[in-house]
Amino acid sequence: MPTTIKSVAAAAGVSPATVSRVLNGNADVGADLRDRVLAAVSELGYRPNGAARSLRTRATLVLGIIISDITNPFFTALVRGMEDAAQEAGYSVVLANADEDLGKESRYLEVAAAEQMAGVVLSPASSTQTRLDVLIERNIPIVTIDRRIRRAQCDSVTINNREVSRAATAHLIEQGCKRIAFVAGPAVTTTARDRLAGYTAALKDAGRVVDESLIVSGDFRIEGGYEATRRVLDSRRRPDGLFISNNLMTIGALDALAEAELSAPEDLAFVGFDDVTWALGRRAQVTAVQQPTYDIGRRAATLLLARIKGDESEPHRIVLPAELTVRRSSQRLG
Amino acid sequence: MPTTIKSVAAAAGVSPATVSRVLNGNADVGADLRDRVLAAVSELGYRPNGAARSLRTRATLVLGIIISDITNPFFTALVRGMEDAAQEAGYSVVLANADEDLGKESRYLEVAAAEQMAGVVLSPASSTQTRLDVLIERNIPIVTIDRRIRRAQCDSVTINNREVSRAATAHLIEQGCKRIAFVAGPAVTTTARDRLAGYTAALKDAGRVVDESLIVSGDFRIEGGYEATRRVLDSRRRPDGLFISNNLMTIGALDALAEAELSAPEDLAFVGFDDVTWALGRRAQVTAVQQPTYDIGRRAATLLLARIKGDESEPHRIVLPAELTVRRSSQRLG
DNA sequence: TTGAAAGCGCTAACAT
DNA sequence: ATGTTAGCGCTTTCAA
Repeated sequence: MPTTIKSVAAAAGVSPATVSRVLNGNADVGADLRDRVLAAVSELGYRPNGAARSLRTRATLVLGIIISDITNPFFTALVRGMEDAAQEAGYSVVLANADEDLGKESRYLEVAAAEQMAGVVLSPASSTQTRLDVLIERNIPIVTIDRRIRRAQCDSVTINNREVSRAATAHLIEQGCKRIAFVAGPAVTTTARDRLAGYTAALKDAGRVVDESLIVSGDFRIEGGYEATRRVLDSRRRPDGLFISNNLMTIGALDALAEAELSAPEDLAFVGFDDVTWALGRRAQVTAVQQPTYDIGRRAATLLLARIKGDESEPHRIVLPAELTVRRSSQRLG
Repeated sequence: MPTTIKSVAAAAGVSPATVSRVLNGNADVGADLRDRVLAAVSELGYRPNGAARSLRTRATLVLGIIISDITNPFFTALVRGMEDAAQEAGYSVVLANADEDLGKESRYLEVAAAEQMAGVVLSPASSTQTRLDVLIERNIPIVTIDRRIRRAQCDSVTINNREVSRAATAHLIEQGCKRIAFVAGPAVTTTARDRLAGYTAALKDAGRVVDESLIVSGDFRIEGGYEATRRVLDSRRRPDGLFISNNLMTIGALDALAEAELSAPEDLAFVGFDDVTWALGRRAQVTAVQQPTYDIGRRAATLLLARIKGDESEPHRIVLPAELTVRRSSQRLG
């Protein structure tokens, strides 16, 4: 039988209300009473019952983050940023893994609602089918990260996907590549579509025609990157440039390259996405788009906390800059 | 204003108790009433208030898992196993990242207590200092994974660390290695100590003396593995065998090897820990200890669910078998 | 400044 | 089989 606010009150010789006031600091309490309460609290090891509190206040001090792939370090790094901001504000963060599965995703959205989380950060599995309504009808604020929801009235933190992909592709063009292949992600995500749009934009900028046979689709996972790259390498006319549109697929692509006994930049110029040093170590000199991962999480948490505090302004769509870091794998000139 | 059980009851023309009974299936309800209730539930989009329910029942349908490093795919794979078992039993899983930090860890243990989670799976940051009491005093069952707590009365799921490390070291001895270096983990974890014990046991089995200068300590992270390996490679007499005791450090070690322009097995025989294909792809022919990661998570969840159901038997200490998978990196003979 | 009392939404004991 | 009622532990009016 855990200690309750009543037992603390009894021990301190005050009313439960006073204990509550001391603990939450909402109202002034005389110094002597406060000390007695605090003493009783630590004496008894009292810890407030979260359920009772949130039943009363209709909110917890917990933020949720629902990510689409827990095995992807991009998302886990993001969690770090979110946690740091949350903790500074007295909130805890719990995570759930939707696994790119709409069913799991809505189950966790319902958990967030049932647990009355204060707010939720989400990388939606789909830009159209994600069931935000579950949270919206309960007034639980949402921030989407990495991806956006179409026509949704909610904050988002993304990167300049289109521009940076365009820059990456332009870089390959500058390196003299004539046939640049693109490994795309699942078209249900805005991220995948924006990156593809950047790729085609760069080609058009350079007056090229888009060769559909050079665009292959992956699933944002290692295996998908491997398969897609194999497919494009096997094609009749092999590309001389390769741009992979996410981090896990970058790993898979390098794998396919090695298997085909091709190396970058000698056999083709290679540009990946995201930091892959967690996987390959620093020796892999891979040109890649660098995302401000930690900051994405931090900004998302900041937005969320503002909404929790009652910010009712128009949805913010934060777009953080990602940049191309040129390393050896793409340099065919000079 | 979300719908409550009362409004559903009113809409269906029954009492709140009946709605509760239908939803929880604890008692028999006439078919006609049940249908009316179910209709009202879906009509109104009713979703029970978790706080109210857990205030009443003193338990949620949420399991927590507190892991020591969210960026380590070993732990995230484990979460998958846990989730699958939990969902089958109608539970959800939320995750928290303690980051090998005792402070964060106890904060999350307190969150688990305050949120009245039904049970918690934990990879403890320390075998002696972890504050399990917070949960124990609230009768929240705990299962530790990957690591154990000394003298703790709780279930654990680990692998046969000592035996498998001994086998891995014996394998290196069989390959003709005379000077086998060992990159150890933080000694606060039972895992690190057990693996080290296996290494020294194998040397003693072979009648060798343990050369302390061949044992270097890492932190179970990539960078630590890199540093430790560099240190051991820089030593006066370079080892001809290398055994790395966790997955992230294995990545770092391979990095250090490549930087020193050494390759396995030509320059030394190499054995790592865990699956690293997520990082290096399948082309890296790395001999390594394979852990049944998914099963660890699954078994942990199963144990936890049994305790939640009231199992009061003696603590179970499940030890799952890990095995050495021999690949190219360690084969110096034949 | 402090206490008394009501009530958040739900479930379980009791009554019918 | 179904309804009535009490109460989980907390916060927050309202009164003093």
